[in-house]
Amino acid sequence: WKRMSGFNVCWLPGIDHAGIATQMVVERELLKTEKKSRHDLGREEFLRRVWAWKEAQGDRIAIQHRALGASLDWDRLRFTMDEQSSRAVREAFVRLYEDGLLYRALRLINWCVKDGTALSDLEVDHEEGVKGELYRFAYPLADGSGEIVVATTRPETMLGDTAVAVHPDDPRYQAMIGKNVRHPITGREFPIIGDAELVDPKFGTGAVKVTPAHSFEDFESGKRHKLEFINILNPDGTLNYNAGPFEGQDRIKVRAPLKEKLAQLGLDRGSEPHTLALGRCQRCGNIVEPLMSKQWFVKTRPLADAVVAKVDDMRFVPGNWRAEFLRWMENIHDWCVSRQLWWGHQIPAWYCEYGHVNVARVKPSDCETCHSGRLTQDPDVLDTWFSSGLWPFSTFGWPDKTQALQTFYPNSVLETGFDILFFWVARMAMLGVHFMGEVPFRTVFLHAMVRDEKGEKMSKTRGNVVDPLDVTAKYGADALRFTLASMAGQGRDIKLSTERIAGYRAFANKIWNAARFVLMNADGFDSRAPLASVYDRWILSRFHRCADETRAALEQFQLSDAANGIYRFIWNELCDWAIELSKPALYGEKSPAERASAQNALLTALEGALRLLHPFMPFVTEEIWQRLPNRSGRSIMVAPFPAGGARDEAAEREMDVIFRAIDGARSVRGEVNLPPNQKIPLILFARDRGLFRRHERAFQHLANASEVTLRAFDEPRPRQAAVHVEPEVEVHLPLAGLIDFAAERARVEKEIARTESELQGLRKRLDNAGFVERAPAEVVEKDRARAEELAGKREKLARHLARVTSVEEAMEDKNPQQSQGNGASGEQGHRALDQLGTHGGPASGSPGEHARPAEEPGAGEEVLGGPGGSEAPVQASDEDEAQGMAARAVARVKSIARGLMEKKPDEKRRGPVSEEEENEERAEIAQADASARAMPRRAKTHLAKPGTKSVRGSGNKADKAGKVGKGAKAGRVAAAQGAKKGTRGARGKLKKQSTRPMKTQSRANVRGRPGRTAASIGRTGGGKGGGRGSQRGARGKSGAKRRPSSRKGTK
RNA sequence: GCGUCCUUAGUUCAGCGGUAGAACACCACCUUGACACGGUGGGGGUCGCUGGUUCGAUUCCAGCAGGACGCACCA
Repeated sequence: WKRMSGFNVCWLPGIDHAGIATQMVVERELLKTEKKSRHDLGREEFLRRVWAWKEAQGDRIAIQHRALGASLDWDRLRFTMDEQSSRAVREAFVRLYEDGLLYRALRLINWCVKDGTALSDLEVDHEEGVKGELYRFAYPLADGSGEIVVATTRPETMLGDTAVAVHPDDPRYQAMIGKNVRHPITGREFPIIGDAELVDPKFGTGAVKVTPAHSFEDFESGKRHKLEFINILNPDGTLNYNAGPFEGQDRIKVRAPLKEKLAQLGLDRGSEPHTLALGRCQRCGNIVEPLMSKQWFVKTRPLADAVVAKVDDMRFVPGNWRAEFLRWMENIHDWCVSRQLWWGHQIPAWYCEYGHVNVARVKPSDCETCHSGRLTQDPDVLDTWFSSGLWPFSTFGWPDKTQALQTFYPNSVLETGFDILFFWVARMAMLGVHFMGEVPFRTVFLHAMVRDEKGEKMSKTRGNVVDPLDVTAKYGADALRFTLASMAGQGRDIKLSTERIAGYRAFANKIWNAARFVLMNADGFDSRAPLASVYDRWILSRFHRCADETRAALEQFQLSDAANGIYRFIWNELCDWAIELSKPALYGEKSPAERASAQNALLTALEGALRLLHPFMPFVTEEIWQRLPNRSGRSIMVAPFPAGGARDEAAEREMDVIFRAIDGARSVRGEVNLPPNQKIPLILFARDRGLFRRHERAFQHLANASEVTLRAFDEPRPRQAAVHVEPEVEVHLPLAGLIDFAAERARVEKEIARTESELQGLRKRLDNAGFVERAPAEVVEKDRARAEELAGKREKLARHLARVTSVEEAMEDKNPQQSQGNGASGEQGHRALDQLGTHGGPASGSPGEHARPAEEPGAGEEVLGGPGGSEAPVQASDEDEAQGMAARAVARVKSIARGLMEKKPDEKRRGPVSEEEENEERAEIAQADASARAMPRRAKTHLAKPGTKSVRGSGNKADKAGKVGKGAKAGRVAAAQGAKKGTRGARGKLKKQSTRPMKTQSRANVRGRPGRTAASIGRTGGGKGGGRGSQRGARGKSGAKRRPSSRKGTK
């Protein structure tokens, strides 16, 4: 994205040597295959093996990156153990030493008995809630005057105890402070001390055994009280000679015999269950032991302070990590950097036989203190994170002042997982500020943790890592990348689900097919063709909007917003609407100018969308882009990132109206159980007929209308119809004989209920004086407008319901004929409709009215009734309508009665039930009438013609509707909501095919047109590669996956 | 112990003061001349619980419950 935006971008590939992890893996392998330990091989040979392993793995990592389409500067590939990095490590080590920030000391450190190395605090994981026991035993006082009972979770450490501590103010023990106890096993004597810091008198017995050499707390106490430090452990976790009779036993296994011994001595004082936190080695999971050991430490306080002072130079994304980062920096401990491993940077310190320390960049010829020539290098290596901490500048040539270093330090963005915020980010920050004087990066972007499908953390040592090569082979790199991007907005975890990846593979496929379509219809494309259609202006406006939103999202690192926005644009706007709307023009049904315009718009939108999408889906986008006649440049990788552009608000508003109307028509169709392929006529009662006239073809095409008839908004409605109501238009599907009236009634009732409940809510709010007074005026206004709109809608629906109900009833009346008619043909149905004509009045409309294409110009469509309408239908008004409804209600009651009388005896038995139903329906009609009555004001504002007298309408609520006229439309249209959701149907059944390569499936799907997929796109693209080249293209994303392996061959 | 975050449709998650959205999954219909890895339509949520602030709370505050994570030397 940044490169496309014109920046000088360097993304540098690199691999760290992962000290412990790597050594462990190789050792494990060695043990498995050769039954040897690293000591059997010796340091040199072992390192040779590790290097060999690294070469293989390093290649693999590079292959994975390439397969994922990471656009890295491979010439700059770095490894933390390469010479350049090693030189930087030695330089940094020496400088820190010279600056007094690096020292060697005997201190208590975390020791992994299995890996045989020291660990930093960060490499110890604390397992909480471990069930253990709190064991009590007594130390006899040396003077024989009694005993003191201590409690411990680690009885074995008593062998290294050098004091018993109590709280100085504890009355139970105050008198004992200063006395000595005798160790029951080793016989040593040591004091009872008062230590307020160490002891909580409420815990345990209030007396603590102090083991300064094996507990961090006790270590501090030991220093305070100048206690003896007795180390009882060997590096492998067994007890040493200080353990006396227990020497040689494992420190955990020794607990039982030790406790038995204490019991024998009569010192056991029982135990109780206790939960504790256990420190475990992050790598091997073994229990970590605090151990006295001589190690190298980085003095972190000054480094951390310097970072804290410059923390504002760094932007954390998400922002809450800043606080976490600062907290850690402020509570930092010195960093133990030496590791008793072989794989890593050997510490550049040399010791003479007298133990003098020589820290140097290269091996000194003799000791600088005593000039002894017998120098041996420290066998230990440095923590992996030491070299990684130098990464932002060591990779650009530091300590040399290179051009690259000048150009790229500080880095713009560090992107990594939050799990290594302290391990890596904090260390880079400290070392960066120290050595370069500036924070190493402006932005720290911490993404969510990618976990496996079960939510487990992927880890090299645990072996549950999902190999991107497997995923890309199955779904394509584009799908994987897009999945990760689309999920990157989430909190902390991404559970990488293959279903999701499969979904985005479908997206790539969708783009491919959309491109095929556009290119198939691109002949004669002219980029200068003026935009001749609102559809074309609309899609380009939407594209500009999408481009702006994408850029904005990327600026904020909202990758998911960016990805999802592009997804919506391409699928729901470009494919679902723009392409569909363009078809008539592209197929030559319209003028050549409109065809050229459509081509231009679609190609422009597609080409731009590809550039937007390219950072997310590099492979498909490039593949398609190369075939576009309107691309400019050699590769989409360096094509400019779309800059947005002018919005065409008028086009967007217009299309919003059209979309809602078409959606409405489709929705009604669906709910009234019309099969999708059943063409039906549409009648639009539009406020602005000119507007809808321009889109007749779209209604035919997208709502599968056989014809579209436009009527004025105030004309009477047909009685037999299904209806969708929008503020700007009522969409009628006049369908005698086709329509499922019961379904329509149910649908309308539901719709009314929905409208009603929302309206009630609004009314309640608007009736609340507090709301009207206190809420912002615009909110109140918005609600009023909405309420009016809803009221209007409810009114229209209610009338419609009344019509439907009366038609149902009429059909009941004519049941015999009607059923015959239905059976025969749709023609009968039409006749029935014509006979019924407009509500209330005599039959109107000529036969075949709806069969006539709606091409009548001008006033033609205003005449609904035509010759058959006895009364001028133009003047039909609400009053007519209301009267009609009332009349129908009466008629209905009569018909019910008649129906009951005509029913056969056995049907009569169900009499009460149907009567109930009828009552219900009667109530509905009454309600509908009431609604109609309540609303006339509104309608009149728009519709009443001079001379029409208002009969009713002074009804209570109606008065409120005074302002109707203004409010109604303003709000609706403004909300230029994107195209509707676009739910797609069942494709889940295809899952079992998903492992098949896409190519095969494409072929299969084309059915009898082999090669078509490939050929069409290849041909139009102007390339001659109709053959192999285009087949490759047809493979789309799966083509991408093969590249790495072929590159592997060349490597 | 201290601290952070999460709890919204079957699932994964957006939204974050004006009575809820997406993707996937699900149901129905549809092989129409880009795409069945497709199209159209549909169902599905008392936004963890309890209080408070507010004209109004899924959204802000407090408490509780459940979950995740980070830090920490509690015997």
